[in-house]
Amino acid sequence: MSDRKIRNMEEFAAVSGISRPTVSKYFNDPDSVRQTTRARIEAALEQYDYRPNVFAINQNRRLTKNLGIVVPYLADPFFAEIARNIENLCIEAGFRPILLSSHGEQSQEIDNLDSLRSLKPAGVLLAPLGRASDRSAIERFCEDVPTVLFDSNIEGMGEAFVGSDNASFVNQTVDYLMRSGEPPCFLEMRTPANPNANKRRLAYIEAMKRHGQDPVVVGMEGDGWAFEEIGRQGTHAAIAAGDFTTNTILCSNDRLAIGALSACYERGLKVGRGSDCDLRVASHDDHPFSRFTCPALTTAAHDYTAVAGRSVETLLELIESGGRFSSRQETLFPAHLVVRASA
Amino acid sequence: MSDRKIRNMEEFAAVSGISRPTVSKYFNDPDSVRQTTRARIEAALEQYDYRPNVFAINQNRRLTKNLGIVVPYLADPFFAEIARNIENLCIEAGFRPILLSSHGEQSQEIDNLDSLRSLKPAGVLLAPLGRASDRSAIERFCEDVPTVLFDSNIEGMGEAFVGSDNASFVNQTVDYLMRSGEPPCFLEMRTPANPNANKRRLAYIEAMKRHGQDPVVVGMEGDGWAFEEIGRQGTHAAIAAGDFTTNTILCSNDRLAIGALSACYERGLKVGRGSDCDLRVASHDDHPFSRFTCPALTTAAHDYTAVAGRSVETLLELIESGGRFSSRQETLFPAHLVVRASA
DNA sequence: TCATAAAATTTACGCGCGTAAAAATTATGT
DNA sequence: ACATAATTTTTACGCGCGTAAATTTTATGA
Repeated sequence: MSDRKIRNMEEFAAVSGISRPTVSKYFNDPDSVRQTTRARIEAALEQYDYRPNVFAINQNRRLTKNLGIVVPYLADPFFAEIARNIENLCIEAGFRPILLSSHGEQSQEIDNLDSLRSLKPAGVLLAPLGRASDRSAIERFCEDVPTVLFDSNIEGMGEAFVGSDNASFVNQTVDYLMRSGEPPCFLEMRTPANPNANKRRLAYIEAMKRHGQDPVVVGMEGDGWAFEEIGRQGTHAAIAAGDFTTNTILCSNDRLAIGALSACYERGLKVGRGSDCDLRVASHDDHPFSRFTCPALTTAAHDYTAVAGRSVETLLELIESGGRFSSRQETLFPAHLVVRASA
Repeated sequence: MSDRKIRNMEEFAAVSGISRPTVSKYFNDPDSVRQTTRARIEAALEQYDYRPNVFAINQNRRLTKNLGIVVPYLADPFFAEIARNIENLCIEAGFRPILLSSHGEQSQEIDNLDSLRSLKPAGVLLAPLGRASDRSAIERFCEDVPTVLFDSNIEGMGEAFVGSDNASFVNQTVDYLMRSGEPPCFLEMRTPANPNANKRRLAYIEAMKRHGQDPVVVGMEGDGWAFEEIGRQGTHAAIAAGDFTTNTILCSNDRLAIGALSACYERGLKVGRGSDCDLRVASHDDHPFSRFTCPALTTAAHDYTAVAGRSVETLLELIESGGRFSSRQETLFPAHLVVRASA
């Protein structure tokens, strides 16, 4: 490693003995130059530590190697985990991921899209806020930037959607709960942030009918992303009001379930499937912490790896295809049931 | 809003009736131009939607308005929450935060610093991995970029450190546990990822001596960032081995405690401070979920807002001061005890 | 009102790299 | 060895903006 400092591509081209345009070509795509040339450049790279100036590179390129990743709430471990997987896949594919969280706020989501736009990303993976999203802002963004939605679908927006098959999630938990005990009541937020919640409610109602049961949907007050607290208070209220007509609660998602378990504990109710238990609680998502609740949560698990993998694959295909698909693609992954102690 | 498209600052200067250099000055600092000029520019901004090209802006500036934020593991809600606070403060201060997670890997931490360097950030807030960090890589980075460490201190690196006073954390929990029941045993990872863990152990030993008690430190096997699982398995092992000499466990951090609670539940042990309880469990950090464990976790809480606020303030001061402080600043925040049901 | 300071304009150059076009070189197959 | 294709080199321009220097315009205050 020489200690001579390389100021720019001109100097680096000089010390590597290759012309600057060819070096430029190399950095753009190492495979686009002859093997011997590539070897000489890489030999020089070993000796001199030079990296092209990011800003100069991107100034003249219509599209960069940036990939935007926008999640609605990064402090939710579910999204943190998905984002972690996606980031790694982007890097492997030779792109630079830029992770942005909307922190549950419409204004932040719009800001994120704005600042992404000015970064001229090759593509964007967007998990929208859902109900709180500014549909027209997202629509305009998707027109300008090749975008794949994930987690939360907004009909017709983006060139593709990758997410989970909510019906599969709910069918698996409902079927399991039906065959192992009393029919489940469904616990959810009255005004859910996320379209998945609506689909889950409908799937629950459908599944119950299929089992010849009357669906019981219990709605909880509350807004925002503090789901655990909403679940806790809502469960207290629902139990006090006698809303649960059976001993089995199926929560819309694990974070609500964590709150529900907390409320049950506070009321001295024992949760589990033993004969000494007062209640069964099950849920959906397989949140990173649901294995550690007390009792551990029975839940329908996302295939995190598959969702992350397929999202990135789809985006890369979209970029390859010049930013447009002939028709909007939807990929839904089924759940797999994870039976633990809570139900 | 006119629909004429503004291609560059030249065109925008023309339609706003101001010369380009002055417009440039405005975007650099709106207060640096005369009020009347500013008003005319902003009037034009209302009419035409123009934003300076990010890449062109930063190409010629020695320093950008980018602020780097590096955390060791973003899927840990503790860091997600801190990062969320810091991001918002950076935006308020007129900077563009760039959030990067090292995902627990040394290679990723180095990559993050590398890619930050090429983004010419005005400053960086770095929460290092700790034990897994490449000290010399960080040292070199800090020489080039104004850096404030937070959360996890590495002696002598960066111009400042903002974190928590581990002694205060441990003293508060130990004092509380001592006056409310049996002396605590200390539960930790045998090879902790983070220097805070070592300080907490030492503070525990010190505090126990002050109380005239023999410290009991229980180390758990395990590596990586899956703290809950390490805590669960380690607690099982420790209980089986009879390592706990009293009925009170003080965990090094909340994530380990969540695992410990899970293990206790699995063994049918009741945790809490009632006379019918087998064990008391307390901890440190006030992790976002510790309010929802069963039982809710007694813990020493970080002042998230203060740590985030002071970190950003310190970095802004550092930038104002031209990137160097005359001497390294250390700010430590004390904990406040949060008594819940677990101890 | 006039001297002075402060701000804006004009002019001009440079940043580091992408990229196009034409010429020169190198590889490939027969 | 030669025609052809594939690469590389040479040359040159442009991207959008920062910024410096000299000049002109505008504000300020006694």
